[in-house]
Amino acid sequence: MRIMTWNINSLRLRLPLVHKLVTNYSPDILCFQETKVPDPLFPHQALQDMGYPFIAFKGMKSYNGVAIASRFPLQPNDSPPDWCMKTDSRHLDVEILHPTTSFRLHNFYVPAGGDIPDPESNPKFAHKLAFVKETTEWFTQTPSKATILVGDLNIAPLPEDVWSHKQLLPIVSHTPVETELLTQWQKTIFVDAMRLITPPPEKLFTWWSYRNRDWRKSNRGRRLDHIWITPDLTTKLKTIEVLKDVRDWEKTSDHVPLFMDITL
DNA sequence: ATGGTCGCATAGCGA
Repeated sequence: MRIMTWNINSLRLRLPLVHKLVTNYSPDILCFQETKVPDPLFPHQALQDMGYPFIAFKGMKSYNGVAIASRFPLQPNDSPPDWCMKTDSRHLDVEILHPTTSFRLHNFYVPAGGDIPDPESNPKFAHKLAFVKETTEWFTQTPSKATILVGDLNIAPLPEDVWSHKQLLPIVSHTPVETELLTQWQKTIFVDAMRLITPPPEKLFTWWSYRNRDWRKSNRGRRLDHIWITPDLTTKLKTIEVLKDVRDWEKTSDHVPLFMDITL
């Protein structure tokens, strides 16, 4: 079972890149963030034609948006939480119905939080902190077995998850209040699957800003995208790959896709 | 210290 996650920064614009990913890597399940497409305009047929008949999506005009495209049937949570009461298309919660081993899959797009790391003066940062507190509370009350969480969590928790721990400490995505909250969320029922495969001190990035002349040369990356699994799945975890080369594809996202292989 | 680049509601916002 290969599960891929990608902050695609417009699904419709990058459908050709999805096709290339499918051809090259053949994921069983694709999880997208920042689809930026309202539900009536969702490219359902294109994903079906690529071999994904089972699709869950939640979008809005211009911003946010999440989707899951699967080769296996899926069953969405029929009463998903409305995080921060904003109804802003940041989360999908589905059961993947696999012939031998079903599991629960969460796809998250956490608020980026704006530029100023102060909840008093920056409502976007306040929203980000409130969002992560709510998800933490919610996961303390959910079953702790056979669950996978992926997505753009917009926080790089470890010193080795950013190009310069010291320089990014006051930067939104790596401030102590954020990294502490993300750790608390993770500890509810999950372990960090990426760091089981690639432990520190090896650096691991999934995002490089559009604003660098040469992203590879400057390498000012951050690990904003994550794959978490419940402990019962760790023995089934085979590999995780961060598809760094996709950052060089034509008209690509500033995030790269990553996938996990698990034996079910 | 500043500005740098994307995508979508094609203007200014959010990232």
